[in-house]
Amino acid sequence: MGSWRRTHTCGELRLENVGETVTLNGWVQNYRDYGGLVFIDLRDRYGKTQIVFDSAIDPAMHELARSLRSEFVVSATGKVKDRGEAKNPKLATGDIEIKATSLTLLNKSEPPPFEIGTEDEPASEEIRLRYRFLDLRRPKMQRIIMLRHQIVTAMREYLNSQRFCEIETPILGRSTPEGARDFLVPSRMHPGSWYALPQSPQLLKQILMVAGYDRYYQLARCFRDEDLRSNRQPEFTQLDIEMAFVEAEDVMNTIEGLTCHVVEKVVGREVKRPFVHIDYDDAMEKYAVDRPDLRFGLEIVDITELGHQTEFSVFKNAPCVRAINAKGAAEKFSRKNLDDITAFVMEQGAKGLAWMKVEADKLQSPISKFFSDSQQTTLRQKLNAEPGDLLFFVADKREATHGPLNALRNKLGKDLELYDPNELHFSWVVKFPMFEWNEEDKRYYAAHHPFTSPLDEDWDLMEKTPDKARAKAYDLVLNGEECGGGTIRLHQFERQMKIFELIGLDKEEQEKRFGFFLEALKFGAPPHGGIAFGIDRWVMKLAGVESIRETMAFPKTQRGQDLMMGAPSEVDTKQLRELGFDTVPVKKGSS
RNA sequence: GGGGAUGUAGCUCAAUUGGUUAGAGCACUGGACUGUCGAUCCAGAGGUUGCGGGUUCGAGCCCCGUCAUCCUCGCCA
Repeated sequence: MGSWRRTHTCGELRLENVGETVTLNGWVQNYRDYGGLVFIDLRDRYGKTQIVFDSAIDPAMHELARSLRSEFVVSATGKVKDRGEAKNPKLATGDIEIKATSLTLLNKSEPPPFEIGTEDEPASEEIRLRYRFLDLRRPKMQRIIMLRHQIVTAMREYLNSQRFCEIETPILGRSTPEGARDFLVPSRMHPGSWYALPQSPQLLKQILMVAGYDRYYQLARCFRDEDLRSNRQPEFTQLDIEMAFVEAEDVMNTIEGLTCHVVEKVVGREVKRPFVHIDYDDAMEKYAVDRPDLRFGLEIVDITELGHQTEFSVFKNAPCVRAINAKGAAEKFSRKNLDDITAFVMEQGAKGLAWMKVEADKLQSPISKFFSDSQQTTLRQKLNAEPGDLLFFVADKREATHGPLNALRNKLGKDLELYDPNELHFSWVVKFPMFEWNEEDKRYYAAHHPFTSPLDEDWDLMEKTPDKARAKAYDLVLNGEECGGGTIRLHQFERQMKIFELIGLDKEEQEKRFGFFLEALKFGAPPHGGIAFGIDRWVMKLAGVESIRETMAFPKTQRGQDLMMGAPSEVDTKQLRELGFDTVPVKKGSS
């Protein structure tokens, strides 16, 4: 007795507890001072409970209660009471209240810069990030952070049940250029040498396969020193998975099982299996993107040939003309809407946007006069156009049409409400190209990474037309966003060397960068492959938030700063000297 | 590196074509009140309009620069 320590949380007391003497701890969410009577809403992670302080019971306690303010930390003891007529249906604990007999002030609080209890965003993101300890105290943020916890818990549950084992790999590793920019850490003991933070544990997990840990996973922190976006942070978390003695379908099956388990466990919804498979080439052709949102149709149709026959010089001269038929949308777009959407598509890099409203007897458009009657008929057939439809056209080099068309298609899908925003549509995009030609460097680059195996039947293409070769690669796509990607790896030394050659990595470079890895391949590397998921993006989707920063406890701003702790920061000269630095890099603009 | 949006009280926002003493809600301080639950009522305090420069009789508003936050292109094998 006399302890301030809680007997219950602020979310659990119900009518059946009436009569019990309990102690609650928590933060003061709100106070209503009635003079002789004070009401407090006490909040913790689990909920809110109303506590009443009556001057008739203990004047000293009541006086103390009157001094409580937002976010004071208190312990209150009293009897659970039925609220009778005064129930609050908005509160899970609203049928009861605590009639306090004692109150302990555990800590005071300065008035918070924003309200903790509201569901709406209470302040600008800048203020929220600076006072992240308060922001994270908000029920809304606590729900997301807990959801994240449940997601990783469910992932571990499933993988553990499938004989996977969790193995940690180092944060301090070595730089292997190519790919994203590395974060570097200077070595004190080896002045002039640097560790690199991992962009992913790729090579180490492959080495774990060589070592015989045939089913590995890790919630791996990854680092990439590139510019930030609403879905990109310089450090993020991947669920990293690798399996030995498998082909692509084994990995995909496992991941489908994992995905279903997580979604069912966390949001209580069933996901249809098997997931749709779509070839990379088809995805690019029909949706102009390698991660199409398949919740809706709006397939893209290539009308280059027809375009060349018309008198419309833009179409006539463009290497590629592609169209989208927005079914039944003609009436929904005014001239002003069409101007807006044109501007939108041009922001995405299009040179322009042509449109036609389909009517029974004609195609209403500034450009239909350039189409002969028979061309118009062909166009209607190709696009399956019916009266009331709205056709959009983008003309450019084929690669240049992808971005604008994808953006247009996604915008139309959203604006025309062609899908249920709550649907979770998972699909696999497979058969990615092995290589991409880089015109600047006059060489091929690995499209995924250089440890990827080509399709068995495509080895023959490797010498003459490597750009036609396809990879044993698979991306997991959820509602138009890539949420995981993986490949079957090259496990034979000779074949790995072959691929390195093709991307122009000479023996010396191979040895220098990947010597340790090539060495491992010589000692009985089993066939293996794996996948990695962006955990943060999963949380975004399952929590329904638009920013990756909402899914992390302590995210960085777009300029890579932590506004709470003030990172990055300058350091003592002494620290720098120990690391072998004589001078400090000069701040931009201060020379 | 490029393009765009925003920056006014602790917080969220307002302030006519450039015009006199920059307002409101919430929060805060003091007071009243024994059944509220976004309590209510009375009174009060609170501002380097991000920062620096310029134009002007006069700048929160116009111009130049700069900083910060966000969105986006490049970038992210």
